[in-house]
Amino acid sequence: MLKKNRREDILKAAIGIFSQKGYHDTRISDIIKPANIARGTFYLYFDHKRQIFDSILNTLLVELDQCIKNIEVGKDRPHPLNQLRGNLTRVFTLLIENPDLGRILLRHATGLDDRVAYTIEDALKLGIKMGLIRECNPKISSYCILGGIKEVIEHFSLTKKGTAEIDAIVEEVLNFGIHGLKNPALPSYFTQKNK
Amino acid sequence: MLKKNRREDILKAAIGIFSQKGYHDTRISDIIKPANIARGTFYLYFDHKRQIFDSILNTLLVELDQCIKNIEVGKDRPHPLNQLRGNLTRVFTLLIENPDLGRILLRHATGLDDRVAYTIEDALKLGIKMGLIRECNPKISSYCILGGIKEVIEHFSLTKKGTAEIDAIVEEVLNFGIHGLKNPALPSYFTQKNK
Amino acid sequence: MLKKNRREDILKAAIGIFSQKGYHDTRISDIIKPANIARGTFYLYFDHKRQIFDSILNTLLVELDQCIKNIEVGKDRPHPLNQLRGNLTRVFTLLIENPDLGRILLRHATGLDDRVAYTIEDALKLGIKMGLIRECNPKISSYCILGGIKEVIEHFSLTKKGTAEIDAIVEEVLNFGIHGLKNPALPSYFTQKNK
Amino acid sequence: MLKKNRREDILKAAIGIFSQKGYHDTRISDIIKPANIARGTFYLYFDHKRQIFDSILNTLLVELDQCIKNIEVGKDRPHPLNQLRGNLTRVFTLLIENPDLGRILLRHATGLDDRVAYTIEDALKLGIKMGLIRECNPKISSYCILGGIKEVIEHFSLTKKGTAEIDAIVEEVLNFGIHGLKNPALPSYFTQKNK
DNA sequence: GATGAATGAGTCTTCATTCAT
DNA sequence: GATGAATGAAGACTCATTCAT
Repeated sequence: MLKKNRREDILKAAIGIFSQKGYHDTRISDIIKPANIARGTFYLYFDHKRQIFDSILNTLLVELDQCIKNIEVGKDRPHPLNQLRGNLTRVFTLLIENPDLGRILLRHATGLDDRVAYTIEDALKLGIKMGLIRECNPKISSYCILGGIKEVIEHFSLTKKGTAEIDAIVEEVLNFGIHGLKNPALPSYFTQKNK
Repeated sequence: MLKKNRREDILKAAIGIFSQKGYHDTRISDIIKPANIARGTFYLYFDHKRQIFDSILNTLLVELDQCIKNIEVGKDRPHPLNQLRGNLTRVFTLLIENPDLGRILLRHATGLDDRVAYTIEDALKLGIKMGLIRECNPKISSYCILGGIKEVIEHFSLTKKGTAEIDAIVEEVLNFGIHGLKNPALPSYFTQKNK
Repeated sequence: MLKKNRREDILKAAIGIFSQKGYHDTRISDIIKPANIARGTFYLYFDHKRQIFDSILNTLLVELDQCIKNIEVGKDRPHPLNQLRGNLTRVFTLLIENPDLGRILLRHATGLDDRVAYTIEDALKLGIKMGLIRECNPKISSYCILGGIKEVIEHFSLTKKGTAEIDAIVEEVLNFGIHGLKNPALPSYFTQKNK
Repeated sequence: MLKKNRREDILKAAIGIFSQKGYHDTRISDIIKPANIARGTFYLYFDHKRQIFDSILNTLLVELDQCIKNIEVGKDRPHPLNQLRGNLTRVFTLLIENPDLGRILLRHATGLDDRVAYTIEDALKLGIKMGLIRECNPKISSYCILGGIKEVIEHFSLTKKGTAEIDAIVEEVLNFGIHGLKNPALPSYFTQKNK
């Protein structure tokens, strides 16, 4: 009907299939059938099978980018933890509410990992300098954080979640990253390495 | 010796290729060439392309299983933390020293995740009951742990590591999981949620 | 004026493309773009891709026909050689000055050859009967003549030529057909077949 | 049966089809059907549709080359005319006896023309210097010769010819090239240009 | 057991032609 | 008449798997 709609229809169909079957097992036929278009029409809007996939990925990355705001420190700014909480909530909401997108992003966005990890690492370094974060290896820690978040999304995006649930998940993840799992009532374990 | 070797040769070649190219982009030709066998010979040892891949995965899972020992609590047992440390070290060593295996495992072992996460979850529940671990959501936390470990392996298996390095990585990951990132000198942040 | 122009525009564009790319490598898109028309418009003026090509060929054949005048013998007629010279000059001029047309004609006008050769053959027979032409096999000779002319046009239509140049080429071709290449100072070679 | 045979079978089938339908209208199916092979088998022997075609063309050019021997002048050498006659006879025999090859060569060997014409031109220049050939424009004349030969082959390769017939054709072509068509009893026409 | 030539189902992509607006 | 989005038949090429030797 509307011109823009055709492209959107195809994209919508493609996202669904790609997220279920992955890139390789998705056939052009799998896309055009639910999109209700002819084979040739597909190639009117996309040059390659690869191109539509990359196009989807790109859109995702842009949306993801919009979820993440730089954490700024200042007296008129919310507490860094709350800024972080906001970022996490937005990302989780995007990916858990659009599980297809989430799966595609998590499984195929090679190269994205390192970029994100690097950003986290920088934040950690700043946190250490500011005394908010304990002395740690920021590189290794950044991969721990990123991995944890990815895994939680991967798992929890399988079933739809409401806002409250997402908030609870975010809170738990935050808590994990900040306090770890040790019972705070106990003394540090770490004198016992060689026993 | 001879018979067994053929199968091993093929497996070895396949592991290398699968880990580099992934399942889909690996051709039978890619496997038989470095394995120095004829095309038909491949099918004497494996029924399908899929089967050799699953076979590799299975071997990996067995090896992985052997790395992980149930954590037992008792006065004649090492501190649970040290048992955990041992498990982690063995897993990291296996996967970082065999990066090909590691990559295959991490990228393709769908379904493994949930199983492992479930094991972790159980351990967490026990830890909570024993007072070693703070009150937390054990399911979410287990995914945080698992994801963190996976991401660290994925990243650090790209370059060979020595024992000392592996130990350091393990220590950092442990520390992250146990203490989190908060500077212990600070009071808990978590009163400030709504600011 | 307008209506006719559309068709002419398309034809002009098509001639250029066909002569450069040949029939098979020419796409409808290649034609409609320089013709500044929509895809559907093309099919208002031509039924098929093949039809526009044939149409071009037909126009060419008509033009070619107009170049060639029957050679008439009579005391009030120019010498047959000059009539022939006139024909050749007109044909060469047409095709060398319109290299696109020339190329299309030479490469694709299957079936034209035999018709033209037949005309030449008839002329040769007449010439023999009149004593102007030596006893020869008129069929074979007609193909020699036709082929020579075609090859010369094919080659020399690659670069624009002026009237003087065309005249010179015509003269040389005529000379070749009439006198052959033998140095007239020599006796006939043809006693030496078996040496 | 024999290993070499498969490739030959495919080539033979391809030559037949290509010569009838030309490159573009020949489908892989057209080739594999008479060759009695499966679709995939074709690609075992040739990389592309284009490659088998080029391969055929190349073989042709080699065979053609073997037909043509440099004309050498010397008292212990046959008369140049007879050497020329030999070349022509061999070329005509090859192409007329293998009409499929002939058609492919004539229609598709772009670039061959100019090379051959150049060889002829050189021979003509030598002949002029030696006084065997009259003063003429050797470039234009070479195209006349080449074109004549091509056209005769094109036409006469449509029907099988015996040795005697080929000899007769060669003789007529030679005669045409050497003596032209003028009745030798007449004086030169070429004083009458402007009448 | 070993071989590797042969198979053919399956996939992407192209492009002449149509047709609703 | 004009448009250009839509169509789908058709073709080149791939590659896991088979099988005769």
